[in-house]
Amino acid sequence: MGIDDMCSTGLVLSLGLETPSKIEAQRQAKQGLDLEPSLTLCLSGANRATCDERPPADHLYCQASPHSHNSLSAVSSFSSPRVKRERDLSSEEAEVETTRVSSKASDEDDDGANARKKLRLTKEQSALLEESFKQHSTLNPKQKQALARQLNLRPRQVEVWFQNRRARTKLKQTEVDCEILKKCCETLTDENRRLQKELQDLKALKLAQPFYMHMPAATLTMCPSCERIGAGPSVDGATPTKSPFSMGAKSHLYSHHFTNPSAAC
DNA sequence: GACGTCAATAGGAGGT
DNA sequence: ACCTCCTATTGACGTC
Repeated sequence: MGIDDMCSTGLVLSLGLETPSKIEAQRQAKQGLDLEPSLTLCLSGANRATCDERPPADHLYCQASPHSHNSLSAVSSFSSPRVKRERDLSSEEAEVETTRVSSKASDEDDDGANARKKLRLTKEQSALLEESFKQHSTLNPKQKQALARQLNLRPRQVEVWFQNRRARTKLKQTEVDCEILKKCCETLTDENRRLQKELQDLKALKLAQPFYMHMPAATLTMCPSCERIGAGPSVDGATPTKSPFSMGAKSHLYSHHFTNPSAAC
């Protein structure tokens, strides 16, 4: 029984994981609320290990490392001509200077100013950013500036860190939701399989015993001890019909109705 | 060398 | 027009 079969039963898989609109998500984020991420069931990446909380084990580079400089030089060389980026750079120039360690500027720029080197945040910087993220998943400009000063980073770097952090959080939550949905799907599949089997049994029973199955359900009774079926009490109070047959299969569908043993017992 | 991580970029959407 | 945010992607770097 596959997914198609499930679909044909009209079953609907719903966990009630409402996806907030983008605007709503942003609003919630601004309010510092935990927001439900949009739920995208993508099995291809479902098993990707989550690394969100993993503390970087390789903080070998501090802000004063040569890589820091290279990252910054890359920013200027890779920046688009967009107004915003230019504004960012111009307004952050002072902080660029504070972050930049230019001792190796010349020798590494020689072979290509476009080379983008990777900046590694220090443990202290990461810890402070994490702490701040716990309080607010988004930052207003003042908070961003203050945090950047505190971390000796450019505001743009703080902003990027928060963006990436939100993305990782969302990815992690999506993976969790995916696992929940998979479990739910398995449960529903099992339930559907069981119900299909029960339906088949009932159909087989109907073919074998058309007499009983054609009678209104309310008129049938089955003795809970011997499982013999008999018609319910007649309207005129006559003795219920004794049955020569017995139910071949127990079904919980009937179990609620046979409270009275048949007269056959 | 494949792979994972993550800082950074690009581009689009929506709000003001 | 400009801003912030999201998403996809890139590229450097570390690890196995």
